Order: sequence, then C-alpha cells, then structure tokens
Amino acid sequence: MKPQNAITPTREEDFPEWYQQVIRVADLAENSEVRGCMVIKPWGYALWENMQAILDRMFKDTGHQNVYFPLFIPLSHLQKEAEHVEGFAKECAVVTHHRLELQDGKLVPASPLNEPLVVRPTSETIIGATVAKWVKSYRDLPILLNQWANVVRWEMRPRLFLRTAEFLWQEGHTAHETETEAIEETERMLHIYETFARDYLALPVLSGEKTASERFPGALRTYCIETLVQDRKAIQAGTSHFLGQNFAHASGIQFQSRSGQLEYAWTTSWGVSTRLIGTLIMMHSDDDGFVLPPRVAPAHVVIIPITTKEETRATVLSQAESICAKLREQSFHGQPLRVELDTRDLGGGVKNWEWIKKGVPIRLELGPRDLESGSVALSRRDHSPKDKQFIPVGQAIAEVPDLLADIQKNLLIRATQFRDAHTHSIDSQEAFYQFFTPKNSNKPEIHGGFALSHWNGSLAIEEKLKADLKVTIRCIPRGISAEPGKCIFTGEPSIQRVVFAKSY
RNA sequence: CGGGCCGUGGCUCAGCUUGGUAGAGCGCUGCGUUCGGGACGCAGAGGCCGCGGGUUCGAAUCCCGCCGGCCCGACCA
Repeated sequence: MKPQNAITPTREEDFPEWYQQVIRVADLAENSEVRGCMVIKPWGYALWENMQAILDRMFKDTGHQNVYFPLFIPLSHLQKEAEHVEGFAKECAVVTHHRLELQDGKLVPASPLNEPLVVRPTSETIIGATVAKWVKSYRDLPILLNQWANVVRWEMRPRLFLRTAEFLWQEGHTAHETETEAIEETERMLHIYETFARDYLALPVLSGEKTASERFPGALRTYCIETLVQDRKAIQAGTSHFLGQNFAHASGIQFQSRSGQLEYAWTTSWGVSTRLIGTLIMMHSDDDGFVLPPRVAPAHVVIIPITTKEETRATVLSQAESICAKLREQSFHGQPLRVELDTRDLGGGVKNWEWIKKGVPIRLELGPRDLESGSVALSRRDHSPKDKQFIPVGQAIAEVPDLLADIQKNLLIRATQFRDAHTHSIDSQEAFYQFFTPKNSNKPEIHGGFALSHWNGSLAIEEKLKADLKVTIRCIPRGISAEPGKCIFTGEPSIQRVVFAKSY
C-alpha cells in the first residue's frame, strides 16, 4: 500500500492542509513554543539567505546602504502620524517593564518603564525621527537606507510564512528633495521587486497601485506586486509606498532647499518578507512536496550514491565524490554550483524521496550498475519522479547548468500559464458573483482567480464585495491599456479595469 | 474580543458513557534480511493521561476552577 504522492492530502483535496504538510516534509519551518511565532529550520533559512543575498545586491546597486535601527520604538514616536497609529495600534506588542522579580517562587515583571516601548511593527517613525537629525540641507538628500530586521505584528490567525506574529523582512526607507524623485524611487523599488519575483522566484506578478482602503497607513500611494497561487487566491508579495510628506511632517524631516527655504522632505518605504517563501511554496510545489526555483535553491543538485552493496560501496562513493567535485567547479547564473552529497547509509528510495520533498532541482543517482556503464541517473524536480535519464557521467556534469536554467524557465512558464488561465475579464455583476462563488459552500472547492472588471472607484462597492464574497481589489494594474468602460456594479463610468480576487 | 471543539509517549489518536494503577499506529534505538519508488522481521527506549482542587478505599475516566491549543467570525505583509 504505497501512497501515490508524498503529500497527503493533495492540493485538490485540502489546500491549506497540503500547504502545512509541504512545509513539514520539506523541513522548512515549524511552529514554536511561542504562539504565532515560527522556527525557521536550516533548509528554510538557507532559502531566505539566498533571497536576501540577491535582493541586497539589487538594493546596493541602486545606491542604498544597510543600517540597523532599534527593535523598540517609543510609544510617542508611533503616535505622531495619526493614520499610522490607527493602522497598527491593534497589533502591537508593548514592553512595559525592564526587570523581573522573584515573588513566591515566581518571576513577575517589575520596574515599569517611564514610557512604554512598542516592538516595531515597522520602522517609519523611529527612522524618520533619526533621519530628521541627519538632514539639514538639500545637499544631505537623498538618504537611501535599508534594514534587514524582524518585526512583530500581533496576529490573531498565524500561518507559517504567510502570517506570523514575528517575521523577517527588509524595510527600505528613503528621503528625497522632491516629490518627483520620491515617486521615482517608489516605482524603482517596485520594479526591483517585480524583477526579483519573476527572474529569481519564477513568480509572474501583476504590479499596480492599491486602492485607498488597502493602502499602507499614512501613505499617499501604495504599490504592490500580486501573484496568483495554485488555489487561485491572490497574495501580495511585496509593497512600495510613496509617503508624501506625511512622515516628514510627523518626524520633522526638514531641509533648507536650493532657494534657501525650509522644506519638508518626501519619503518612501518598501519591503518584502519571509512571506515570499510561503508564496513560493504555494506557487510551485506539487503533491510530492516543495519545488525550488534553481536560482534560489539551497542546493542545485543532490548526488545520491546507492551504497547498499558492501563490495561496491567504496567505489560508488569515490566516484560520487569525484562527480561532486567536478560539479562544484561549474557555475550557474554566476554562482558556483551548490551540490549536496548524501552519503547516509539508507536505501536509495528513502534518500531519493527525501530530496524530492525538499524540492532540489536536480537529483543524480549513482549506483553500482552505473559504475560499469559510466553513467548516472538524472531526474529533475519539475518532471515526474518516474522520469529518470541514464546518461554518461561527463555529459551529465556538463549539462547541469543548462538543465537548471531550463527548470528555472519552465517554472515561470508554468506559473504564467496558470495565472493566465485563471485571469478573466468579467463584464457583468452576475458573472462576477458566479466566478467567486464556490459550487459546494460547505467545503469550497478551488475556484475563482483574477477578475479584471470595471469599477466606479467607490469604497462602498469594495466593502460590499468584501462582505458578500470576501473579494477585494488587489490592485489597479499598470501596463494594462487603460480602456474606459462602465462599472459592472453601478453602471457608472470607469477609467480602467482593476484586479479583483480572494486573497491571503 | 464573541460562538463551537479539544488537551493521553516526539506525532496522530483510542480508552472516559458503565471509576480498579496506560494502549495502538507512525517515528526513534539496536540487530538481522533487504536496498536504483520511499521495504521487512525481531528486540527495545519513551508517559506524575494540561494544571490545581474536590468526590471516592481507589480518578486519564465523575464534579468545580484555571491554563493552553484548534476551528468559525472581526483584523492583517
């Protein structure tokens, strides 16, 4: 009684449960003792480090510098920007004491702080307060900062990688002399996210602007990249905010302009988080586990020596080591190949399936029979586990970089086809409701997708759709020709179609 | 913070109605047979049955309180 797939249940049977199982069997992360907080395990963290390294390079190449600001934000700082406070007040962790005392054998908080400290949900306010001190003249601008940090948002409904109380991210914060420059920066970073998502994570994203109701608290404009994962729900994979002069006013970021006037700076902020890992999982993985895009994979290739026959073990191992060494001399996309050699004394099937579940792009099995024929069994993760090609060792080694490139390309094509297949222009309210209503309301089947429809711009419609269908406007897309039309809910004029979906 | 469910070895759970000193599967350890689709046999380790109190000769089981978790709602990268 062998299960056909490594993951039970399948995506079709129960998507949320499947998602959790993938994380578990791929050994990416687990829930911690602390409610809502996760432990990111070595395989998951290595993936994050690869993402970090690429993004970090991209930020530096566009003139940004890394900094580190405190985890604790004085309550008074957060209070300065009204909308900002309102947006985050409900999910802040607050530190109120600075020591513990032993009372009746139990540790209790003692010594209240004069002013409570908020554990950063984001750092606009404290960075703003600091940057205000650094900026005196237009000559001090722009200031282009980024920090890699953890943030805390006390979520009621945690889900590994998608929504946890504490998560890792990067937050960019910049200050500019003019509105135009700040807007350019906002768009530049959005574009970087878009490029990163597409070229490295193989995520086809839609980029656009958020409606007022979905905007970052305190921002004038919020841009985002949105993608559609396999249960046809949208997920926001990155955001970039044009903050206008709101935070400059709140924090007093003022400078003397070229004409000698005292002016407020124009600021931006932008970020992506470990949520990208959740997005990757839901986008590319299958019923056998995780599928890693080669460019961010912690290992590009795993070599699986079949070492079970005592008499051939030594030779198989030494051949495996030699292949490993030759592979490591090669490179893929400007990086030395990352190769794992699994020398554990386990059955071939066991080892093979472990690496399938972890999502390694290429597996090379090397057994005693291969030694005689001078070949190796090559499998790629984007093909069926049954597909195994026996090819000469030298050829296999030479082909690996090209195969990785092909897998990378293939994942993007697949994901793009999926997105396109589930993106529809919808021109009537009836069709819209039908699109977002599951046939089986007790246990909703996978349904919906991206709906491109005309909308009159009113908040009332957004609220009604959210209440009726849990559908929101994901973004007002760019790059889609702005063909005018009529709002499908009110018949009023509409400038362009916007993107609706159910979302994470 | 409102409504429902549940706390028993690492994990998933049975046992509770009808109180009598703890079980299964998976995982783990050892040995052996296997081994290129994730195998099997045998032998083991591992639990103050969420916490506190009560009823009782005796409580995982009945009663009360507390704590923790899950699901459904409101909020969210």
